[in-house]
Amino acid sequence: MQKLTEAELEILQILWKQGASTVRTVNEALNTQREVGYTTTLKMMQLMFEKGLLKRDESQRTHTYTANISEDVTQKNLVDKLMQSVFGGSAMKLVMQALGNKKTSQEEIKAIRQLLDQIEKEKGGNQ
Amino acid sequence: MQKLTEAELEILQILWKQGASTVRTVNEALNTQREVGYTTTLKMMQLMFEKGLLKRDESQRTHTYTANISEDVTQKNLVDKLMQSVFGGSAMKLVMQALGNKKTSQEEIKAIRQLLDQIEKEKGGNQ
DNA sequence: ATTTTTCTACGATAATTTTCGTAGAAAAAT
DNA sequence: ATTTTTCTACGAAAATTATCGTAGAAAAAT
Repeated sequence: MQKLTEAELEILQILWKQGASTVRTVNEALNTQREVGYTTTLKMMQLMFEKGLLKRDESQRTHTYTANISEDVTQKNLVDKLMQSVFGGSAMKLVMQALGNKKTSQEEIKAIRQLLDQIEKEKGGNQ
Repeated sequence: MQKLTEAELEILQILWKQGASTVRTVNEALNTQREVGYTTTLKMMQLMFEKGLLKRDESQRTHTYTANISEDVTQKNLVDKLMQSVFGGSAMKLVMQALGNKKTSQEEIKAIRQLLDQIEKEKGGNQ
């Protein structure tokens, strides 16, 4: 998997959330976070299209873009990368940091417990 | 907290592991991963010193550097940043991705369970 | 005593990423 | 029918990161 820049990730995020979007709407979404010129967003999305990160529908004059990589897979890659580079590959250390000082709700904790159950059940807790 | 570049993180990692080090040893450690010229590493470390990321002992001709930010805090910041930017602030989603397809050992799972117990006990599972 | 190696400092270049201005066509508004 | 707005394409500039060459001093080796 190619490595994503920060700006690319921002745009992907918007597309994952909004689904198929024009440059205009993506740019507007971006501008709720920070100020970006329209052609900047346009150029970014064109580059991302060329890189294969986005799909593009050119049937209309106003093109429509969609993410061409899945949110799930990307999330997983980013987590894995962080786990590797910062936590020496240990999922536990990462999880403990994530939960450590964080406001995690009762329900979230419950969900994580269930996930742990499931992992143990399915895999018998391999190494 | 200032944002770290990839190269900066690599160097910090080495310093956290090795403790106080010279440019030479850091460069050697780097070169086990990829090829980097000595003066490249030197320059990087000088810049990091100026940014306040590293401490420097100049009492000897061969300077000695140490990380000036803690591993823990940095890890936490990186996790939080990923959690914010990629998981909409949800620790659970991040954790689930981290554990999801990962080979997590019996012991690690146990440790995480204990952590969950502790969180619930201490905070009463706040939100 | 000389030569060779090792070190820092400095400046500059290279590579990557982000930003935007301009041009020209199409569509919309007047 | 003109003017104004809205698009894309393109190229280039700006900003950020990473890389390295060279010089000169200090230390080590010969």
